[in-house]
Amino acid sequence: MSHNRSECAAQIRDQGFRVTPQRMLLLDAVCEANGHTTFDEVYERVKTKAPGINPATVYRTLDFLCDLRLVVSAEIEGKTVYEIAEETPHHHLVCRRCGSVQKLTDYHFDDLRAHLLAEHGFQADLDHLAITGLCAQCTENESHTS
Amino acid sequence: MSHNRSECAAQIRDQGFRVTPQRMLLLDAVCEANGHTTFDEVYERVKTKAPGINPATVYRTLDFLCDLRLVVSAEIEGKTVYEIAEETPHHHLVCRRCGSVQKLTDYHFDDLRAHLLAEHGFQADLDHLAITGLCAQCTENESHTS
DNA sequence: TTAGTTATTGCAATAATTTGCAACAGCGGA
DNA sequence: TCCGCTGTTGCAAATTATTGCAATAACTAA
Repeated sequence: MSHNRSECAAQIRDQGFRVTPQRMLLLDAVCEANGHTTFDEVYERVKTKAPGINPATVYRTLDFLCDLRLVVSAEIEGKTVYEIAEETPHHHLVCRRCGSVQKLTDYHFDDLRAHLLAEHGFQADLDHLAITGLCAQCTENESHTS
Repeated sequence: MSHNRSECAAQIRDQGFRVTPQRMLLLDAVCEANGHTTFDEVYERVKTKAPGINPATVYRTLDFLCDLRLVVSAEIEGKTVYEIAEETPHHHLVCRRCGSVQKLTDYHFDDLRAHLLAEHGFQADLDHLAITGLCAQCTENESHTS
């Protein structure tokens, strides 16, 4: 949930891009959300510090930060959510009935990653998946009603 | 890659929804694409048979068919792609460098599904994931240039 | 087969996102 | 420290996606 400003700045610069106030502000804004956040939330938050910022810049900068993998995104219920990239990757279980989101830091994805590499030569990113399904609660309720 | 029109119609009706020409046409259009297809492609294709169809209807109907799981969707390179749902689920390996998409019908996801159910009580859908990463070819090239 | 009920469609208005371009501003070199 | 090159931003226009609502038509029951 946290980021090191100068570390991020270095990463941006090292890849030949420029460190701008907008980019730093957006990193902060995504970080402060402390978890999944949407475009609207980020835009609102960043406007409190830089009222003149243009939404187009926010769109472009979020994309940019995702490309550099300083921020990760996922599609949840048709909405794009953003989050600061952490060292320890994690995934999310999204219930398609109640919409609850459960964080998952399991090691089981390592097996999958290893398999994809061994049998397909594919270096899977596998660092921020959103898996939909039915949560325990809703599975429970389902079995009562049918 | 194929669908049974009356089977689909039955599924729609059984769930209390109505079978309309638009819905059938869209199923056909997605099906004829024979693999991943985008909104634009679907819209163009369906217009040849029903020139008057409204794009809003296409948006809404694609959503509807996804909700019923007659069609599956995934986000690939920021674009939503659609595909007819098949009996045997499959996944895709999307290379973030060259954009190649590789179909994957492996059994390895069964392990993951079983684990999520056993340890988290979560019934994962896991039927049409798009996993990004570096394909074998691009990994190869990468190691030369660096 | 027909009539009633209500889900679905088409349309138009609105909202969200992307794009082109000129002005601006990082950052490397002098 | 200052200058110049070129990546970025802000703005406005264009494009794409969503929504509300009245008209339409699928399905149920008589």
